[in-house]
Amino acid sequence: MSHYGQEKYEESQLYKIRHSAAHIMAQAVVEMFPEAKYTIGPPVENGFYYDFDLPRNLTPEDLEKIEKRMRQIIAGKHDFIKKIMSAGEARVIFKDQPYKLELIDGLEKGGSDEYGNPLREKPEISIYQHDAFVDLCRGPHVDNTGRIRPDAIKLMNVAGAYWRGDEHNKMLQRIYGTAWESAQELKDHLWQLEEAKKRDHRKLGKELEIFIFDDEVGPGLPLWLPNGGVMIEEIEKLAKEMEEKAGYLRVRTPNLSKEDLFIHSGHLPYYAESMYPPMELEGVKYYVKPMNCPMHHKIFGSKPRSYRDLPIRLAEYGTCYRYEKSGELFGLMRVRSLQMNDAHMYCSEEQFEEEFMSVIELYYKYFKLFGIEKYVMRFSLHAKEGLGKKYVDNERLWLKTEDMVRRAMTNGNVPFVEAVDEAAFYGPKIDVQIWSVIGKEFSLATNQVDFAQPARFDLKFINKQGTEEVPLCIHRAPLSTHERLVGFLIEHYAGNFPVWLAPEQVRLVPVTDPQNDYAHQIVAALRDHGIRASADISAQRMNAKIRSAQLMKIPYMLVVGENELKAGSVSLRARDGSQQNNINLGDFIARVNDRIALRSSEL
RNA sequence: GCCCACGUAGCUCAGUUGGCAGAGCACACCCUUGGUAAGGGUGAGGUCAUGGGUUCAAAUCCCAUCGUGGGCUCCA
Repeated sequence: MSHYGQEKYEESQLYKIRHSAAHIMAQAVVEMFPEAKYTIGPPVENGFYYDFDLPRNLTPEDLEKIEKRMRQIIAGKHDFIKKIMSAGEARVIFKDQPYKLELIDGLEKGGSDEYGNPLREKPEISIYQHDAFVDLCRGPHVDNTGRIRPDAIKLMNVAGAYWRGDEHNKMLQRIYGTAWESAQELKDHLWQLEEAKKRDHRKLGKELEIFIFDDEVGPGLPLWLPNGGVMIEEIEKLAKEMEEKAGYLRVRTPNLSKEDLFIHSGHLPYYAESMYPPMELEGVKYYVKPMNCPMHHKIFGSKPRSYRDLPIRLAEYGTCYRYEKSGELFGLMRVRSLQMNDAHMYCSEEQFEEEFMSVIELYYKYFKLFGIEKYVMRFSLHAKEGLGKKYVDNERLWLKTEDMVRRAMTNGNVPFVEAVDEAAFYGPKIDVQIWSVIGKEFSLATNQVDFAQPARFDLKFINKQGTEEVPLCIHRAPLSTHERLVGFLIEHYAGNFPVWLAPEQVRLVPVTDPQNDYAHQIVAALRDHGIRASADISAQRMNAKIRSAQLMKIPYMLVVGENELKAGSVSLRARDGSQQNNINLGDFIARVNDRIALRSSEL
């Protein structure tokens, strides 16, 4: 949800409109399929959905009919009427609705609300009726269906969804809809979706020749084209600069190891399903590594460490492989081969807060560099029920490290939200959600406390008192993976990368063929100054050359014709369309190098 | 992994009730030497994702597999 501060979404008119639209949609669906079993239908960001168990699959034509019927129901101006009742009364009303009966059981026991979310207090059971449709519902709703603008709703798509979000349960059909207070808002929303599509990293990634996927190579295994290769080099350069300044040490580790390592680390039992299966040679099993940490732990443990050496920060752009389930793959955002901006920081408890905050500071530097203005730090905690299952079974250390993180964040004035039952198996973590300039949410950076693995690997250092102590470990990846970061940057910048990141920085455009040699000389001069440039000597007219450079979103075009050749100058056309004719090449080089050195977003 | 949709030239797509596989862009060659977002012509380019099936005949209908997408689940 992007509703922070101001009015709470749950109390807004928009929420009521969407919630009510969900009921109206359910009425239309139930009318169409009298044998339909309906389940739940809450408002969500930008709209609402409702899940149904239907006798057949819905088609796009069905959606049109349902939408049409919804408009009729809206026009009927039916009042929403609330009735509070006992579980027994509710059971009579919903006697043919097994999902509702299950929800009533939950409400009666007091364990969960009508959406299955855990509740502290036992809720009252209520129904809402409008027209001939009755739903088990807590509300709130608009007072009558006429409050919804018929031209401000739209059904979007049908998707599968498990009953109660549990993959062991039945797959239901979910209809997503969007609803707004006015037709203009709906229009704006649809426009924004169109804009987002134009920026989609899968589309732009292909057009700008950044990466491809190939069926024969395999799903989730991107091939980085030369342009993508440049971007990755630049990102690594950036990360290494930042990390060197911050005292990180670079290490390199192999892409596979014996099974023993991952048994030792504790990863195998938790993640065997999402690791590539082992290969066996001479009776020994080897796994391709899904993460770098165990290898880094080995490096830390390779010699005795003193408190004077701490903190030790081991960094590596390690390539990892994870067998993400087929349906989870998504462009560059979710892949099976990934290269992480990884590092493990080993420190004493006293050093923890400072180390932890240094990672947050790093985030802020990157946010500033990339112009990220909206972000939320999600502080993921363990859940007591998961101890010994999802989480390492040591409640004392969970509470202790969670408290350390909370204190560090609070002392550092870092705003955060807490998310229970979302921690890593070895400790609490901070995940950073960021929003691109067009308001699309991405989960990129992460830093995680690890109190479990150092002990498992028997890592220690000699403290001031001369006794052995187990260090804490912080896993951190401020730039996420190359895959995810590049995907984000493509959408964030819509392919209009800042000069330092642009795969090709300057395109020479000779006006006619006699200037081809001159263009090549300038390319050579630019390359001498570390600027990525090429000359377009194709048999096209100048206008077409400019067009193709614009389409590739190259920051600078240098037009050279007879005039420039005679004067020994260049004419600049920037990506934004601005022009400066007959400028000195040296001045241009100085300008470009300045932008690059500062990683400026200016042209 | 699950539900649904989709897969035609390098790219973007058309292809009627089953009847000889199409366009634009890109590419090659030729003409054009043009001053800030597409000059003109010619040509080459296809196992219609893959494998089966139905049919006189399949891009088209059916089944399976692979891949992609919208979601669900999951993300060390």
